[in-house]
Amino acid sequence: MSGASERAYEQIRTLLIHEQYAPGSRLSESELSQKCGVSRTPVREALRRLALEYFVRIEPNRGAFVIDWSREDIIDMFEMRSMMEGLAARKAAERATPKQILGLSKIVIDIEEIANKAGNDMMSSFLSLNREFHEIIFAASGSPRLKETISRFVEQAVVVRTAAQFTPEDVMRSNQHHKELVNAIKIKNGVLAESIMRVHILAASSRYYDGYMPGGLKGEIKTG
Amino acid sequence: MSGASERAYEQIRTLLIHEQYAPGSRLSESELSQKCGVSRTPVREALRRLALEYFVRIEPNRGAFVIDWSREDIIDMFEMRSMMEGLAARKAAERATPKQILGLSKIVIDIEEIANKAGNDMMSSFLSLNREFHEIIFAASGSPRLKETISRFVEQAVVVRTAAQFTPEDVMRSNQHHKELVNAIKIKNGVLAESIMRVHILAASSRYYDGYMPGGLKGEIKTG
DNA sequence: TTTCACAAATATGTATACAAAAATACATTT
DNA sequence: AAATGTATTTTTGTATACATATTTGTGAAA
Repeated sequence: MSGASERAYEQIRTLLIHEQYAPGSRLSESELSQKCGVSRTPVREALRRLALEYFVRIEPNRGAFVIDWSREDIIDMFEMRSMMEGLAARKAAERATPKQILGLSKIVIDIEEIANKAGNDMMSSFLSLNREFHEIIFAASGSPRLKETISRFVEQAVVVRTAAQFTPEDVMRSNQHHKELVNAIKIKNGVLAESIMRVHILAASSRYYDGYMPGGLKGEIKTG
Repeated sequence: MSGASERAYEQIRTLLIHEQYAPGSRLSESELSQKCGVSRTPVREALRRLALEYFVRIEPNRGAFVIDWSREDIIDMFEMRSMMEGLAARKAAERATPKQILGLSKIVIDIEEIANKAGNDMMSSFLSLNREFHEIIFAASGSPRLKETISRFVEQAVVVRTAAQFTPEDVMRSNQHHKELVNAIKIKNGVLAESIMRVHILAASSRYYDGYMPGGLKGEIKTG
């Protein structure tokens, strides 16, 4: 896959995830095309795609701007994600194969092991395993369309950064959810699996508000 | 909004909703650009957008094809929609203003009236009012992002055609759900509102399978 | 007749040129 | 000095030209 459009998309997306541009700042097509080494055409294509994935916002005749997420936007995003992944978990509980359940169990054990030796790359290992865990759930749900749709939420800039904020305790709590989830799937209790997944996602989101939001819990928090 | 790209998008989308092209058939860029009276560039832009909205499927270096929905795809779509609109209903129950509740009540009465005199344009009136009803729920949920995301499901070709299949009895049953929903919102019972909305959407979906699917219930139905 | 190879034709992907709109700079007026 | 109108510049939107990949058609060989 060496298409200019695909490369431009990947590059710009990486820049946005790594916060190379301030929220609200303008993204010039010609500047990006220079930076990506392609013409404006594939850059425009990439920007439109990123707009539909909530990375940028496009104003007619004015161009693309880096999306700035309000607190409400972030909460909505996680709530939606919890509903969708909850659905995936329910379906997974109804359909998962023994092999898939074994795979999930193995990841739980792997995370348990790396969680103790809090090394330097413990976090990247966790992120990788965590991703793999959720991927298996999606696959087990047996709905390609569902998996595709959820991906658009999961791959969000705000979401991607969340897990990186986890403390060792967060990792352990997260893996506890994983363990409960595997059990629910094992006994084919769909409703239980759905509930656990919802808790799992929403707990991660609350961690996000505490640890990441500009200003954290220092101010501007509306109670209501 | 007289942009060539926007016009191309609207035109192609209309063609797809009205089934002017067979599922799986190829959509030639040059042919569409001729039909829309614009160059290939805005047509390409429109096709990419329609791809992210599940109207077409784009294969690299091969172009755009009309999406063909499998039975499973359609079920997934409605399930996802029921989750998202359920979430919107729950939030609406927590936040709806008296004015919004009044608006919902009024629509229920309006639908009740038109449902009896089963005239020629009864259906189009119902579709319009039904849409308005759901729009108020989205607005009452207070989440622009949620509304925007749900729209991408609701505006689907398969979904758009569903309500048009309703019999007078379906309209009555649908409005009964509406009535229960308004009550749940009135008493601020979010969980109840969510449950009713889920039933509401899924009932509509089952109507779809019966009445619309190519072949209907005549064959190929897997019991699983 | 079928199958494979290869060339012509056609379609998509990308770059560039041009048109139109918006942003900026500057002069004029109050 | 502030505000407003205008000209210039810059940026986005669209059309066209070119490059590349795919499809199709033809013909020779099995």
